[in-house]
Amino acid sequence: MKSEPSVYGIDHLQRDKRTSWGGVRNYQVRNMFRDDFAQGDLAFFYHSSCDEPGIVGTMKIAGKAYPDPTQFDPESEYFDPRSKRDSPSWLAVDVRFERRFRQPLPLDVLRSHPGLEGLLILRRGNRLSVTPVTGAEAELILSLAAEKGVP
DNA sequence: GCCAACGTTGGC
DNA sequence: GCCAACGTTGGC
Repeated sequence: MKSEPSVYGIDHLQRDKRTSWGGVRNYQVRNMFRDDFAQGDLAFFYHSSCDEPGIVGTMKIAGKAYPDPTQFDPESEYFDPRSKRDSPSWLAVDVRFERRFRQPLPLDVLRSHPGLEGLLILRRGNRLSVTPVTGAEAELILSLAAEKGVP
């Protein structure tokens, strides 16, 4: 799951412990939230549009997806006037901070590591702020982080 | 339903 | 700041 650290990074999540991952206005991601996300799932926190893009830590999905409240809030930048209360267009999920990698895994490391070439987030022109990771890829990423000194 | 124009994203 | 790539929009 990616976010710009200048807007909301892993520092914020570490402070908040738990947050609502909302404001996503993409139907593919909405469907992933709805169909694929379950309580207890592991997620990686990816920093984008910053000095060092890459995976910076892990989170746990804290529960089922629910209607994203920001779509109904006229004050929110994510307000969607077309969305109806009785059939919300957009979903959010709650995530809980798990841990921060002592050393972030930068984009170029991810790109060049055998076994991770299938990661959707590495695809050129990828439009999704949330992308799936296979079990094997997750194990690899965790072991790479461990090599870098994370307990 | 097609598709060109447009806006956004994100790495560089 | 550039630009490739993509999703969305709206006219037809």
